Amino acid sequence: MGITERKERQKEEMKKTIQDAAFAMFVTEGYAGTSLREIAKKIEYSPATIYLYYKDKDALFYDIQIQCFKQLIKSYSKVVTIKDPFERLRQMGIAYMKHNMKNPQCFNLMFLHDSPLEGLKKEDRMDKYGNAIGFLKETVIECIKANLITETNEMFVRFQVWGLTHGLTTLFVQKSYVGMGLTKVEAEDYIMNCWENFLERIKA
Amino acid sequence: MGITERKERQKEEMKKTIQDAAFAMFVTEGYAGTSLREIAKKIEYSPATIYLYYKDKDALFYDIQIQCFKQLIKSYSKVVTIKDPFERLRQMGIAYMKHNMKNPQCFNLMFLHDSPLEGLKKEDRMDKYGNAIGFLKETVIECIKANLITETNEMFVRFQVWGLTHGLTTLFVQKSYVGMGLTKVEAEDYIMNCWENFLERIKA
DNA sequence: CTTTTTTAGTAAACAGCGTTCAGTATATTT
DNA sequence: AAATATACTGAACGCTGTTTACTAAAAAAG
Repeated sequence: MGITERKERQKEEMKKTIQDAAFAMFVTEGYAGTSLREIAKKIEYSPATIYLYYKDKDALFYDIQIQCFKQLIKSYSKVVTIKDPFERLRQMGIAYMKHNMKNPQCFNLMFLHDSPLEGLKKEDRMDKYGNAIGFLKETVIECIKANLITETNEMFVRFQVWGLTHGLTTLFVQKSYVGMGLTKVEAEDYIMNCWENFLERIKA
Repeated sequence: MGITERKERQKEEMKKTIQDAAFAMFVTEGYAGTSLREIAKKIEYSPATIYLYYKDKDALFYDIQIQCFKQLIKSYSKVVTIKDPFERLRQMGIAYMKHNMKNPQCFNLMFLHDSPLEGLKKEDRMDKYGNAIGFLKETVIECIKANLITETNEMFVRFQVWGLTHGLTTLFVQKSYVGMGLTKVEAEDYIMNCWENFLERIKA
């Protein structure tokens, strides 16, 4: 049936239209600063129309969050092919931090927002759309098996890697470096060096 | 004048009443989930009354945030007296993480919320009400001068200390450990060990 | 080709929100 | 006792997310 196919395509397009408008608005204005009425006005539809495609505002926001996660995970894609697990670990950290520092608004949307996240935890989402967590685990295990790092507790390394990269990114995104009297460029430099330094110290 | 004094006292009490109700509500329901009308109902006053004490909702929220910062800084108070700078650094990290893990809602209020923070940055606030940032800086410098740590770049250590402790706390508060198949207690244990391990590695 | 049914979209309303302001009753000062 | 200052409020304004009854158009059926 060609008609039903076309209808489905149109429905997809409409959803995409809403997504694009919502993404732009959420990213620049935040969750609270974005109203469905404004989104509707932007795409020249009635506010009620959005409810034909999304259950409520949170469902729409949730969808945009997933877009952000997908973008982040895409930055990982270049890294997964690296053979040497230690180098792969290094590049994972770089990819994570660089991407988030280049897209601070997305970072805020993904992690710094306390919207009522129905059911799924944020990290589960990240895993669902790219298995990023499992990927980190495997990489760390490979590093340990190949005797590339001194620490042998996998979970332990993972906590440190995740905590440090996420924490450093948070400090950058929240512009904490300003209080330290640093410029944006200097801060980014320090942060990347912190990561390198950490790696040097766990290196076998 | 005894009357004006009493009036001031009453004004303070009223403000305290609003603060207490607001604190309870913000902490449990978050920023968006808290309405001035509900706060007003709770303290049995008209919503308009709140505006006699606070410019707007953000000003009230800002005040509650400061309360949270003060509480956090209070946890530091026991630590400042420690003579050995390295041990002080250790206890600072422990104090920071333990306090925030015990008060996850406050942590969310302080750091995980993107309210329009007028003017002051959050870290400036933390510094304003206890000079916590300057305190960290001094401690690190002391460690370096006394040759207690291997790294000699102060800013560098500060980034790592701050990034790691803040990042680890974030992971805990956002319950990321669940996706790792860990219990709350296990996660807390891992996190504290991460911190100890980090210290061991920078130790001279 | 006409009639019926499904679909996509909307206008209007509801309840709740932050916020403002004219008005009131009480307390203080004159 | 009268005038003034204070503390508070009821009602309104414009905004929000969301629901519902309705409409016009498209598709299916006769």
